[in-house]
Amino acid sequence: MQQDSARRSNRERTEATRAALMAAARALFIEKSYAETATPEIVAAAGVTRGALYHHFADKQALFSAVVEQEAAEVAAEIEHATPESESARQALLDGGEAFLSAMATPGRSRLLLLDGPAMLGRAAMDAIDARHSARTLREGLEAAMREGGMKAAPLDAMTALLSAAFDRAALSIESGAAQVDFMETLGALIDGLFPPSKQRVGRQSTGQP
Amino acid sequence: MQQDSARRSNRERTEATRAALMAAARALFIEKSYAETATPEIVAAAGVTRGALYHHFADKQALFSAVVEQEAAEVAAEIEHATPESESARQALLDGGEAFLSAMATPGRSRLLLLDGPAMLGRAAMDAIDARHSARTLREGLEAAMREGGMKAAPLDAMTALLSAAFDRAALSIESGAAQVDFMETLGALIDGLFPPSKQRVGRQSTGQP
DNA sequence: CAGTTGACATACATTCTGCATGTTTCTGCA
DNA sequence: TGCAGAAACATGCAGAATGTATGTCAACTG
Repeated sequence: MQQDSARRSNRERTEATRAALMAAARALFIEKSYAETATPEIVAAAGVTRGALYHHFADKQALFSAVVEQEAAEVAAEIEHATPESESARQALLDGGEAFLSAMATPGRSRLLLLDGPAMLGRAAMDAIDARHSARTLREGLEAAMREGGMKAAPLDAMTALLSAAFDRAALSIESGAAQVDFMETLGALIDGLFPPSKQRVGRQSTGQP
Repeated sequence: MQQDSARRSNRERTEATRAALMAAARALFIEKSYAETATPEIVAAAGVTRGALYHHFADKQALFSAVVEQEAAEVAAEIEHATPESESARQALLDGGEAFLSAMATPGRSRLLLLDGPAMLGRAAMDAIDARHSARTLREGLEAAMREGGMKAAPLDAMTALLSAAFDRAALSIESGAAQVDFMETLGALIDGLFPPSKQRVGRQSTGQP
């Protein structure tokens, strides 16, 4: 049933083993938690031995970090894929937010990215990951909204962090059973408030949310 | 040096031992993290044995939970102590928020309540703790603001969760070195946006933020 | 003042992590 | 083509940690 043990390049073997480990680890981290998942379980599910794990990853946390990074990249890809171009800045923020919530609806993803990730890797490391992925699109959207969408001026980093936190919490609450419409409505109210009514109908182009 | 081994009621002994364990655990959880703190360290710092720990707490996580609960209560107490009565609803929210950030500035507190807590106990458990403590004052302030302060109507639970998350993230960022004024300004902009300008100057009494 | 309960202390069994040390499979080069 | 050397594992081991079971002694109760 498996003719792959022979004749396989080192690069293929590495890739396959790393992928198997990350997939098995992700499933277990999501089902239980990082702390409650033991490396013997992971390697058993992946069909390798602990030797392979420690050959490819410095330690258990490095494996976790790789899983988290990959997950963040997938979320960002889903958001970019789902967000159309050239809306009003305000609408782009709302659509991007909704895409974020949809992406985070994948089971366990919120635990990985919003609970265990920050705790095990630290907020600083998670901020760095976010800055490379999903929070980057939010920041760019806010920058465009402030520059040409009529949005109130505010410290960009702080505004990005606060809205990102709000969306994160929304994702967690929704996974816990809260109604997504309530949160989208409330997020909408929060974002609308950032656009002074005198200029409310200005934005009609250039979203900047790629 | 210690005449206390004799002639002490069981209740006194329990109280003292529990307090010593929680104080030692809190210091270590804050200095390192929950995961990296071992029970032998805790009991050594507390001057007891692991037997005492497992007599008073079901397991290591129960001890952690007790520490977190106590910390949340202290934060709530600081907020209630610092928030004056009878401001405008909007001002009460801002003042309460600032008191929250001050309370969270105690070193390590944010790790305990915002990183390790949610990861180890789950968001649901943390929400329950918050609902008994600091998030409760926020919720009451929002309710009053919506009812009589001219604030936009919105689902109360969702709004509480989102603003709570924003304040939480602000506390984390500030502890990481970000400027508190940037975050207060941005939180102010966020909250101001929830008060439609036509009714902006209505609120003059009844804060409801005890 | 005896019996029982509560507050520990100690010892133990299990499990986990990370590393050190083999063994096998590719890879580059003579 | 064949052979060092490196890479990709597999296996075994050492240290430590968690939770529990068991034992002891002081405190409470009737």
